[in-house]
This record gives sequence, structure tokens and C-alpha cells, in this order.
Amino acid sequence: MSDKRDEILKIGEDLLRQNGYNAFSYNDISRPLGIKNAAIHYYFPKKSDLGVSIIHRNLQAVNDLDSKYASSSALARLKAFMNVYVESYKNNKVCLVGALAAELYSLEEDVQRELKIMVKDTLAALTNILAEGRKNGEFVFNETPRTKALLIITNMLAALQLSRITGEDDFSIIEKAILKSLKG
Amino acid sequence: MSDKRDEILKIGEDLLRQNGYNAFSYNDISRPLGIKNAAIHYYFPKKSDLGVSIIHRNLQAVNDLDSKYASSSALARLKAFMNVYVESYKNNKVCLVGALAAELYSLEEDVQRELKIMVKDTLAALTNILAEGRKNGEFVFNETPRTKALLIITNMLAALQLSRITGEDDFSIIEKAILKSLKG
DNA sequence: TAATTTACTTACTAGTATGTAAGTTTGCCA
DNA sequence: TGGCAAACTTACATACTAGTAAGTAAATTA
Repeated sequence: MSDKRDEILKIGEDLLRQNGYNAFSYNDISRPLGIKNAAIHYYFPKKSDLGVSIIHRNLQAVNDLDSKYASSSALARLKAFMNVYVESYKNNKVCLVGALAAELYSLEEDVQRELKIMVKDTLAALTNILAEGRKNGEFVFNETPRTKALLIITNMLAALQLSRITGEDDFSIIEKAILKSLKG
Repeated sequence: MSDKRDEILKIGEDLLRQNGYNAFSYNDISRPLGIKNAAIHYYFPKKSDLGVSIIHRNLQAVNDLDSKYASSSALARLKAFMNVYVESYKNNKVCLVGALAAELYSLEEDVQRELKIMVKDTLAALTNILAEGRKNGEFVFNETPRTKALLIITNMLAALQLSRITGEDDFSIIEKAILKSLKG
């Protein structure tokens, strides 16, 4: 995989998560790289190809994280999971799913399809962490693991969106409340 | 306030909440109304004027709801509040805040400003309902009222975004979990 | 060394977006 | 009945946008 292809993906993802999918153009990517917009089409013929690749890269990151921490405690795995959102928060970005979900019906079909896969995988990963954590006594909660995962993911996803607006440190408040809610 | 102005606002809001702010044009609004795109500019010279008005209309709706149920129980008020999201869910739309938050930095300054006001007001309204509900024994929760409000709003906001993707009835699962979490 | 591939650039098409300016129709009001 | 304002339309300017086609220099491979 070439350097430039990776740089394009990185800049594209940044723009997508800062401004939205329909708010960035190939020129916005090519300009900081000092190349022409047609060069982006060389790597990603259509914008949807870029969109799909950005999601794919994130999906791999989720899976890599999952296997890297496979033998760690459920709490460590949860914190690694949540850290993805913490990093986003520090950089004033929303998460990929949150960025794309709002514009869902304006997205090309292949992008929608890849997004669905990512959501399914992410939700499954968190459900798994929660289920194991409860089994070994690390976590306490009343909902089913999948329901609790839904609650946590929605909290984190929207916390990123909201705290950009309120300007307060609402993200951290929510983050702490989630961790507290898992203690008996 | 003219009929047409209201129709424009309604169609604009629908498009905004289905596809996103940067995904609809004045033509998308004028076509179903059988008028020309320049006619929309007559009512809303700039797109940001339309954006601001759409938010303003929603803000009023939140406040109207607030005063309409002023003398009702906290649970009834909470249910009225949550019903706004339930209606959105039925129509496959995200909420206004969720739609705009994702594209925040691509929005014109006046739209960003109005959005901030709406978020502040909405959060204050829910915080109030929760605080009163706890005071009179209707609700039980450990967090501060504002934190609990943040948790509930993020749950609802992102539930709308996520359930469009998963295709499951995850919205209803989350809705029930929220209500249950307020019982002692 | 010749042929081919990679990684682009140049130049362009076609379509769409926001927005403006000037003109037209319709109905009301003095 | 004359004038004026509301609610448009017509026509246009400007600026992007995604995407394509053809060409090119440099590196790689046969």
C-alpha cells in the first residue's frame, strides 16, 4: 500500500469526521498534498470508493484492537474501546459512524453497506466485552449485554456530537458516568 | 406567516433530517412545491436563513411542549419529551440536533449559533423534568439531573442514527431501557 | 534495451449549487 | 381606477463538483 494512498485516506477521514461526507471534495484532499484532484481519482476512482476504504480501515482498526487486547481484563478492553472515542474528543472529531449515520440516505449504496458491517462488528465487539466482564464479575448491570452495549455506544457516539456544540466537558462527564454504571 | 413559507420549512426540515444539511438544495425543495428555486430565495435569501428558521421552529416546539405539559407529572412530561424522538424513529429521520451536529464545522456561523441555543434549551428542559421527578419521588437515579439528562439525550439522539443502520428495533430497546433505569 | 506499468498532470465535460437582478402577474387599498 | 406591494418567474453569474480522457516522465520488468 503506497504512502500517498494512506495520506489520502487519512486526510479524507479527518475531513469526513470534522465536516461530514458531503462537505469535502477531492480538491480539499489534493491541495494539502500538493497534487491535483485527478490524482485522487487515480487511487479512488469514485468518492464512494474512498468512503468505503475509509470505513474499511476503521473496521480493521477495531478488529486489531480486539485481538491485541484479547487476553486482557474486560475493564482494560472496555477502556481500550472507549479510548477510540476519547481520542476523537481531543481532536474535536465525531466518530466515523456518527459522521456517516446522519447523512445515511445521501450516501452511495456501497458506502451504506460497508457502514452497516462496521456498526454490526463494533456492536458485537462491545457486547462481547460486556458479556465476559459480567461473567467474571468485573461488571454489574441489569440489561442484556447487547442492550448495555447499545446504551454505551449511543452515549459515546452522541457525546462526541453534543460536546462539540455545548463547548463544555460533557464528554468526560458521560465517560465517567458509563464506567460508574458498570460498578456494582 | 404564509402557507408557502411553512411548507418550505417543512420540506427543508424533512430533507435535512433524512439526508443532511449539505445533501439538499433549494431545487429539492422547490420541485415538489411546483415553484422555481429562486422562489425559495424570496423567503429565505440564503440557505443559512433557512437553516436558522428550521432550528428556530423546532426550538419553539420544544418550549411549547414544555408549557403545555407544565402541570403534568414528571413521567408524563418525560414521555412527551421522548415522544418527539419516537415520532422521528417512525419516519426514519434523525433528530435535528443529531443531523446538524455531525456536519457542525461545515455549517454557517449563524446556523451554528442557533443550534447551540437549541441544545442548551433542550438539555435544560430535560434536566428540569428529571430534577422535579426525583424531588417528588417519581424517578430514582444516582447521577446529577444534568448528567442523567445528558445520558438520556445521547441515548435517544444516537439511537435514531444507529437504528437506521442496524435495521433492528434498537430504538425501542433503548427507549425501554431508559424508562426502566429511572425506576427504583 | 525495449516494453510496460506507476503515478501522476493537463485539459476538459457536464452537471449542480448558491445567489442575484430584473421583470411579470395578481390582488388589494386609497 | 391608479398605484403599490406580495409572490413569484426568467435569466443569468459565478463557482464548485465528480468524473474522464489523453498524455508524460520515471521507475520497473522482460
